[in-house]
Amino acid sequence: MQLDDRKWKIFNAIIKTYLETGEPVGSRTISKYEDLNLSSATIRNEMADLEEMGLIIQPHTSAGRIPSDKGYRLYVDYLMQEKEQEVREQQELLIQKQDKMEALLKQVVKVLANSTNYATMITSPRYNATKLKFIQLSIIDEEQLLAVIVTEGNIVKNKMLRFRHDLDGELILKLNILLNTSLTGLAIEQIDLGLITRLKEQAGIHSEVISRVLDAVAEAIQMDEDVEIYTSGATNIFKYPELSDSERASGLISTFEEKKELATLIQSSMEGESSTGIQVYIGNEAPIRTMQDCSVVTATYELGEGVQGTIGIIGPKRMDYEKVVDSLKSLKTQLDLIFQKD
Amino acid sequence: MQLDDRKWKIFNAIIKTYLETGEPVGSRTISKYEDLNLSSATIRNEMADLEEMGLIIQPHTSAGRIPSDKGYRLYVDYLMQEKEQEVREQQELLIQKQDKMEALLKQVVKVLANSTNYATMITSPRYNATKLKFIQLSIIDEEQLLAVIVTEGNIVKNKMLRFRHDLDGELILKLNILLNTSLTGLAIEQIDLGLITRLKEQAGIHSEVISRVLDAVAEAIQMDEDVEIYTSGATNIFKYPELSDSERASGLISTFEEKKELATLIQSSMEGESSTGIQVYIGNEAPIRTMQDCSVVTATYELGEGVQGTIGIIGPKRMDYEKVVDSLKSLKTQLDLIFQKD
DNA sequence: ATTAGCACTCGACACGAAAGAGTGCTAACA
DNA sequence: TGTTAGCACTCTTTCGTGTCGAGTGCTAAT
Repeated sequence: MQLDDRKWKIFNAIIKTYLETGEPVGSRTISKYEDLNLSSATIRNEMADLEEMGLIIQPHTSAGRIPSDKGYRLYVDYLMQEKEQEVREQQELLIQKQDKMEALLKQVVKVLANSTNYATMITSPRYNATKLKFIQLSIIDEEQLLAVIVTEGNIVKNKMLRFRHDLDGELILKLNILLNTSLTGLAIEQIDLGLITRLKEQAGIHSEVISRVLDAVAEAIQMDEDVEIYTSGATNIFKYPELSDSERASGLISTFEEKKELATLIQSSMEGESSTGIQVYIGNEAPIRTMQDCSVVTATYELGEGVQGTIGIIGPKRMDYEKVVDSLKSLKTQLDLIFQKD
Repeated sequence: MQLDDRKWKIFNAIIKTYLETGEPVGSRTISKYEDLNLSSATIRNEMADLEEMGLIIQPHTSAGRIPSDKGYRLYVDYLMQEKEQEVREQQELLIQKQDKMEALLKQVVKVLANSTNYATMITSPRYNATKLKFIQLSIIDEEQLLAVIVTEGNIVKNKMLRFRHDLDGELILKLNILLNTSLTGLAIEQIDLGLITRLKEQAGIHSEVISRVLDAVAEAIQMDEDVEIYTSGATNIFKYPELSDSERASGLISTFEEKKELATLIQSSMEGESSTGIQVYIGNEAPIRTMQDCSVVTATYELGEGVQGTIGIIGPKRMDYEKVVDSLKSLKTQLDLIFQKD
């Protein structure tokens, strides 16, 4: 069966109405729509067709219809395609530029949660292929050495190293020079065993320090494997009755609190890159069990080279996709901007 | 009226039973207690007395009794006094030592939430009177200078400074020496205007760098004004029916998510220092509106000199105070230990 | 002082009736 | 042939009712 114009209109009306009310919509409600002048009976016939096509569902006999996951999918796909053509004006956002990326991200996610009334999340950028920019070893006291590691995105990591024997200032100075001349500009994959052996040779008896420092470097860069995830507005889910019964809510919120599972979501959102950089998961499309009653919209923002961080909005299936996609889109460009400037 | 021995026993039995079951306890239940051989009728009479004294409450006629806030308070006060005398053996806890304080705190709060089944929070230590231990300026590229600031607790802060003019390696070396010799060991209050002027004089034309660096120092130390608060186990509140209706739960969880309000709690817990370092807020005693149906137990842990951070457990009024106080106590000593060692 | 007993209250629960919303189907209509 | 009116049917929701059980307060007996 084909989706003719009238069916499409009815389908749209159903979705829109349901997005607003959150309750199954019946044939009479739709029949009151102005632009299609049909009786409820006709609508009923059409609805039966739509249900047969799998676009809408009847939660139980003699209830109205609600969109199925497939229905949402159709709607969203259409929406995205429409947006593609439009030029969107920037939505105003109060992101004051801040040195601390952490604070910035926290603020972003909060603003977003506030303005959309959904739960939101954002990840710090991943610096996978990042190169080393600078290393500095400093003696803190007799036994402790501080290694400061700066990567290409001007991200600074510290690592405190403790040694049993006293540290020699001269030596550290030499090591500093050695490390910086040989490592600067290299990505982590480029620091191979050959290079490490060479370094140790040059360091002589103090090769232990070298190996400890290299461990620290590896750790500092890999640390970004488990990306920081910031969330906000988790309690917004209480605003949607279909999610707020205590079992579901508890599961959702703890997913939010744990954050570990969210990482899988981000993973998959980075893999399946779409042209807009925005992706929508409806119900079971998301790889998280607790979210089967939700929809998730994600966007990836970029910093310098390559894919970087992810923003996500989690809400009920009946979320206002149009608004959410808009918000994410404009936020994405803003973030792209901010990070490029830096 | 006085709390004679029998009344006390009955009162205790009521509390204990209620803590377990979470449901109003009736006279018959208590009458089954072994060590006091009384009929339910007698208990009823005593309960009427206890109610008159404001220690217990009847949620509605012909329901059992539950402890009132005042009742909890009495019980807790007694408990604390008892604990005071006891020597507590350490509870085993898997805190592997970690450089990253942040990770440590996150882990602590998680372990605590898991083992107690309540919502938990912990603040990073405040370094109010912390002294400077080490400063390192490094040139990152033509225009950027990295200032690394280490304070007494081996807390490392980074600050990236951007300058318009090119930076001179020799100069930075000199400044490093100058800053370290003159600032090391000083607390923030000791860096007064006189000292700053002297520094600038010695730096000559490059006094701009000095002042920028000092700003960074001030910022790095003051940053701890708005203390980080880590929370965990917020969803544990769903385990207690009396808190888990969606309105209350929503309020509570959002308090947790926001964290701002929690700061007031910490504030007050730091002010009202008790001899054990552990404080209990019952219902309205806590300065947070959303927590009027909860109890909060806080402990402060110390690092070096003076009050430092706060751990808190938030649960229903019928929380297992005994266990909680024990947990907090042993955790507190462990944290004290860890931070002192460092 | 304690207890047994009794009437009373109140919440929890189950059941059924009624209301309301919405459907599917059929027959009539344009 | 597409549309509509009408009707019987289904299912949820809501409300009232009745019953049960837990628990109390009071009184009288021990």
